[in-house]
Amino acid sequence: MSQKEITIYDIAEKLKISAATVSRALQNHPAVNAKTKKRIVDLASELGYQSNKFASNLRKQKTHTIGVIVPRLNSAFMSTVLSGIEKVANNAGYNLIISQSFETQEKEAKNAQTMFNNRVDALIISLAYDTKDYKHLNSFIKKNIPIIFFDRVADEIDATKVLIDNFKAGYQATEHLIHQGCKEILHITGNLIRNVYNDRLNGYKKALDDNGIKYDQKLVISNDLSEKAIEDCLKNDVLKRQKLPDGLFITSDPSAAYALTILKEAGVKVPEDMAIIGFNNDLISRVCEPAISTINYPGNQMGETIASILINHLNGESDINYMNTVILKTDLIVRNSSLKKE
Amino acid sequence: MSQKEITIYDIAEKLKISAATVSRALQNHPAVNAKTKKRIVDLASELGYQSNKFASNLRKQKTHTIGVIVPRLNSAFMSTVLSGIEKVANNAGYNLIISQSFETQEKEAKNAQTMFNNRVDALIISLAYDTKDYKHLNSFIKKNIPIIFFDRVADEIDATKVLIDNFKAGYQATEHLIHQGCKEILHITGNLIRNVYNDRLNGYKKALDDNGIKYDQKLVISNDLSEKAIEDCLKNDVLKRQKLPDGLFITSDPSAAYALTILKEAGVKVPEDMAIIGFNNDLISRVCEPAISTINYPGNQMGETIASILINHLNGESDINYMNTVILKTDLIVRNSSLKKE
DNA sequence: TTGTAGGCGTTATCAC
DNA sequence: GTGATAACGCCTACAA
Repeated sequence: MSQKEITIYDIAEKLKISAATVSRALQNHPAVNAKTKKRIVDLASELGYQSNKFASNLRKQKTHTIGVIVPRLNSAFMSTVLSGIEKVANNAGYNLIISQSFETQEKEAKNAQTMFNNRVDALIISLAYDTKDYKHLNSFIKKNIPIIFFDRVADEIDATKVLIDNFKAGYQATEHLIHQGCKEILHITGNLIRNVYNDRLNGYKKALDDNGIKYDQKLVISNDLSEKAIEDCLKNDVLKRQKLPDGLFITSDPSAAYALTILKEAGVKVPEDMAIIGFNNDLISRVCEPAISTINYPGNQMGETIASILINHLNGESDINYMNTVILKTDLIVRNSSLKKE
Repeated sequence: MSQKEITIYDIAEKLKISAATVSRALQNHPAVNAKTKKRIVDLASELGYQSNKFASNLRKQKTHTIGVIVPRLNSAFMSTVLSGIEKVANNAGYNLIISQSFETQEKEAKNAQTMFNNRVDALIISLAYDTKDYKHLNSFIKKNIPIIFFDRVADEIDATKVLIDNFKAGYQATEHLIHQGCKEILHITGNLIRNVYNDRLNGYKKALDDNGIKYDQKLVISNDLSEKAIEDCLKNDVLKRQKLPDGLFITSDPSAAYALTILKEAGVKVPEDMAIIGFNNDLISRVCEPAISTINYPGNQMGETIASILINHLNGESDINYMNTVILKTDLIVRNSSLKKE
């Protein structure tokens, strides 16, 4: 099958020196004669020598690998975050092992286990919809392997978290609709176990309250935000109601865009009949007609922030334990889907 | 810092047996007494034993890790493919190391090097825009490590490729516009070094030719398909031309959607003044107004196919060398952006 | 069924 | 500045 590997011993032998010296030369260890070093490096590249990370990791007890567990890979937001993480991590010489929980705790736990067995130097995680306890992270905590949560975080665990102020964002979005004259604002959101959705809901409630609008439970719909779920709740519920809500705050842009097409199909005028605001500021929200108002959520920057913090910590340049929570800035972006007034 | 690891030796010692037996028990080796095995497994989980993959990999010369290099993580298409790959690979017990080339050969080569040093069992790659030679893949080829190309493939290398029939798709898209009455079809596409764009262009040319339309080089624009590039070529070139093209075939849906908004802003009526067809069938093409016609390109299925082929090969259940090219099916999806006739 | 022993490729610690 | 040597944790002939 595969050819035999070239090792430092092969190089040592050909050069009649010891493997130790070869190893040192290849790592730029200062205590090695410049000439011997050159001979070693030259021969190594001539032979196509490739250091074996496993042996090295085994010996050094460090892997230069970071594990990442996300609910799903295929969302615009997630891939932007990952892109940011990868960029910074890669530049710092770290590898990324990425896996998906598919929104279940079971898979999340299994993946965490694998990451652990692979001795990742750190774990970056955004929780699945249905993760309720955190046993699967215990091995990391015990061994003092840093964990960073992002977006969907666990308040119960004392680890660094990178996220946005979901309460404030929810408040802003709702307040904006109210300022535009909405009195009955439908809120379609994800699983309320997760901080992101729960905090946004609380922001929504507070905004209503501050503006003298009574909270109505019927106006809050929680589902998995899939196209199917959106279609289902609109067609089989909302659109059949006697009185249509005059505003919609829906916590993801793809969902908002999809809802918009369904509403338009059903003859609902946006924003006149119903004003809409989404979440994330994906490209999709800009190209709809009308363009959808949203909350700008800087995924790329979030990814880069996560990776920077982590790598500074791993390199011993800062201690992650002093940085418990990083809140990134969000902005309200107003477009035509919510503009009832001038 | 970190606690000391629990190894098979710790377990062996406590149980007064040999590490070899522990090792065997933990791998479900048949030749081990059921009772001893139970004692071992129980103690292992009690102690929170975690096998050290490095030692194991080093010993077994197999990593159960697959390297993936993609141009960029943050596109709907790419994340769908990755999601498919991850799903299948993970279920088969393989890890994924993922990195981005950011469309440069330099970074691609560097990442390939890292993957190699990490002794990935296989490499999955979609080429960067500007990759012109394949030296950086030589070490894989020499060592007989399987490489699978997808989407943006290298014809020059004898490796398995998973892709669509870009020529046919380009032909179909163009033909459709012609059937709708377009006579001057603008084609905005990516770097023509890459098969995906070059093949689509050839399909475009052939469709023109078959329908008696003369190929006009001014109607083909090749850039990096970024928002900036799209905006630039439309505003500073196309929209300033004396005669506007009456059709647009643009090889990605996000670009198509973005182009649509720019054209609408400029007062161009779609499809009346200009019919548009995109590529990929991302959600974004459905939510625009008018909805954008496109070529359905099954990313998820592509990812799953890639991973299945690879894993069957790695498990020795089939030989990848007999499967040189896999072509996935695409479909023309007609929506309002290109419907000039009923 | 279990134990012994050697080695996977690298690096760190001593000596010299 | 260089070399010997002993780990790192696991796996697998081979022997018992």
